[in-house]
Amino acid sequence: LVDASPAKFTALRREVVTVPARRIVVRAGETPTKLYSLYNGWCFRFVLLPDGRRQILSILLPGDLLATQAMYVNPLRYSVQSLTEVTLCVFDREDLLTALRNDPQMPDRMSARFAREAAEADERVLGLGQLTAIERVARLILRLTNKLKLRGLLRDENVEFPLRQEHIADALGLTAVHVSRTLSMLKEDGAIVMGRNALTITDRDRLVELAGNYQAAALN
Amino acid sequence: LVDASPAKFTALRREVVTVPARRIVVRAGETPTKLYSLYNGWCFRFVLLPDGRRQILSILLPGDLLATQAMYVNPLRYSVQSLTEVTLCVFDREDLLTALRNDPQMPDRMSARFAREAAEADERVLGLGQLTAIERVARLILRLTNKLKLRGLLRDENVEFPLRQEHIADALGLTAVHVSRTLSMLKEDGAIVMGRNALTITDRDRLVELAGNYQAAALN
DNA sequence: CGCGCTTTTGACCAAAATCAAGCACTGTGG
DNA sequence: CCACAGTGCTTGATTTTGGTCAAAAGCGCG
Repeated sequence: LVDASPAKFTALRREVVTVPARRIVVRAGETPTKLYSLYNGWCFRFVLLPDGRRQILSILLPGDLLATQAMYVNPLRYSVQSLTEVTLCVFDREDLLTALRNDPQMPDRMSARFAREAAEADERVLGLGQLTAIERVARLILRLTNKLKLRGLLRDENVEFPLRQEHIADALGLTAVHVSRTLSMLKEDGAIVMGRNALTITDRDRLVELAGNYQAAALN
Repeated sequence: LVDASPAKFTALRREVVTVPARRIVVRAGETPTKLYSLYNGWCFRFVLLPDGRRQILSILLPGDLLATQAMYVNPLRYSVQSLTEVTLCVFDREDLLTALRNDPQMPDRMSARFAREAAEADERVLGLGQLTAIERVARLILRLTNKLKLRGLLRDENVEFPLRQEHIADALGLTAVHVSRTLSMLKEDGAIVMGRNALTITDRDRLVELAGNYQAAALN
């Protein structure tokens, strides 16, 4: 949204805020009057089951809207938490809805954004329903790096990577232990190298192969 | 869409067609110029992996649009197949887009529809990522019957149910064999009774309990 | 140095997949 | 009216993938 029409949105922007890592930015059950776009840093969107199980619905990267759903579905059905320190652009929900009604270009843009999000959700359903652990992990890495590349946030094959293995596990429907084993395989295969908060893809072709040769279409 | 503003859409409707069971209605990779809404019968939306694995992304019931994505994402990334004989209302993609631009109420409506679909996709991700086989099957049954009830297509607890166990399996990321065993448990528990093309919920509370007491919010 | 947090590793377990056989229903043709 | 073909369902034996539990090892940081 921000990148789609910077000028218009800058005009609507109310403020820019900074939030530390590991904070809940938006909480499920609320009916927020503010909307946020992620300007800098990483977040994730998740739901909790009553028994404590957590499903991460998506990883949010700079340029993403934090809670698109808040525009139309209330109360909000998921929470959003920061992974790193993040900077957010704050918008007023009513301002955005008004702009949506008055600007003839907005409906298409908004619908296109929703359609893209739905397509991404379909991708995730496919992954969780049909893919093995290695395929899921390999694809997650490919998806994230592809997206960063498209947004010009990736110089070489080396990324800042703030996800803990527990996040990967909760995003992919696996356990942290099994993610550890799976990542070890990717490392032994020479496909990736991981540092504390960094990831390097050393053999992209191999990674694509391990992802089942199913490259998610770019969509962006 | 159809039910949301019948009059407007009836005006846009180009024709009504009937398609037999087990036909592919829309094929992934195409860029359809027609859009369909499901007037009668059941369909499902799915993707195939190169190696033959199939993920059913959603089950479509009367009132659903067949391929919302076709409005904005091209080429289409999933296929749609009929489960029963279906009757479809046919719309011209350009007509709809024009209506969307000219009718001030349409953008909100369309965005709301997308948002709802995205929320449903999130539900599916949650289910595939965190739930056990019994929970998934129980929830699928609850979701479908709830939706039918909301649309006034369900008299008692007895539904026409055209899904084969293989469909359930491919929708839930299980195998048909395991779905068979899981359904047997539900039957032995006295929660449901299944006939050839019919399903009866005999103990809804028990079913909700088996679904992990996590009732998907209605969303409709 | 030592305290948290995260990752790794190992031994063991469980849920679901796989393989394979047999059964039941339905619809068709003799 | 019955044989039988096709499709889908059930069941059992076995294997696999990933989960669980628990301990130990790394690592960043005060």
